[in-house]
Amino acid sequence: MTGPEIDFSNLKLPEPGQLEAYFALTEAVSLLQHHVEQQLRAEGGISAIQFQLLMALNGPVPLTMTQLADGVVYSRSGLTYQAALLEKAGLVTRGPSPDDERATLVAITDKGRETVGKVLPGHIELTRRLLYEAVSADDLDRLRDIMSRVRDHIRNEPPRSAAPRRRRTPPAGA
Amino acid sequence: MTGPEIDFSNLKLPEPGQLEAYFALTEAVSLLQHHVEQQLRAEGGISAIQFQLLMALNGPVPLTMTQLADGVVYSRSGLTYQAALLEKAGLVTRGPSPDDERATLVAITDKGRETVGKVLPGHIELTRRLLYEAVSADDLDRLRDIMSRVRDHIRNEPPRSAAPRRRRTPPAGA
DNA sequence: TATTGTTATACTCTATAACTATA
DNA sequence: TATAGTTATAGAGTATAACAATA
Repeated sequence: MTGPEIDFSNLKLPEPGQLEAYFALTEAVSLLQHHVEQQLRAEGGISAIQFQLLMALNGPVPLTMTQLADGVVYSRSGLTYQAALLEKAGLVTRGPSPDDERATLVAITDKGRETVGKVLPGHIELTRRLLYEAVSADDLDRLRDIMSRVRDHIRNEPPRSAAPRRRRTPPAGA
Repeated sequence: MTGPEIDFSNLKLPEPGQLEAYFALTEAVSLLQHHVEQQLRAEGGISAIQFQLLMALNGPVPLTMTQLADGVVYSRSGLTYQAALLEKAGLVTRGPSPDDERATLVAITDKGRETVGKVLPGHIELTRRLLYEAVSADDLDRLRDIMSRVRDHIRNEPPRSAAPRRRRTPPAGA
């Protein structure tokens, strides 16, 4: 579907199969996320990101904001925003850390665990129906290997210019 | 990392490998999309969605709004919003269709094609660096097959209750 | 009556920069 | 000086419902 009007002769184009893989990948995940959003919103009144945060907090120990941000693509202010929402909803509490006076400790509440418990079965059911059902066990193994490698590869990618910072801070310059 | 506090004994949990596949998949794509957003914004001043729309319009024939919406997860008002932005930026034009007086024909402009031409090489380079570089040709074939199947599977999923509508209309009922 | 598309409106999310406070 | 986190603010995106016009 690329128009004939542009000259790409200098560009080493990817194989059609490569492009297809890329498009299928992004569209499938986009569709999946869309369904997941709706399920979480309908059954627990939370967004996918809030669900991720609650899952991260669902262990026995509270986390600092920085620990919580790990693996989440946000700006720090974005995390503060979400944490404030979760706190207002009574799903987490925030308090000072005894170890480091700068840090904020975020802890999940009983109501937060309740919400996770309320939402998780449907979430698992949904992913089973949308994802697992469509692929064989063998494919799923392969998919896990491939995408884990891609994930790690991208994580190690330097931010285009400067030295890689500790976490995922906004790239600023672009 | 699941807390011991919740009783999931009634829930048939997915294998750990399945969960890993799901998490790796969503996180890798999320990281990929984040990089893509920045590249498109930096080099062409457009969002990923606007890029998708321009690519869809990059062929020889204009498309109606409905045709353009195909494969895009939006509400119709969301597409109207994006089309208005693209028009204001001079990248597309909108006009009435001679065939169907209700329809709006959207056509890409020279400036729009220019923008695609300006942005596409970097886009391809980026996906090569982030995605193709991390996987073998064989893996990429497999990935394409798997994700195409998943995409089609999800597309055919009925919206949870009512009969499947023509396109992706907001689910209303939840 | 169904379909195409727009508008109005409200809400959610994200990002930037400036700021406070502690290490 | 660097790190942890918040706040203010502005902008982008999304969804809903009501609407007008054509099929």
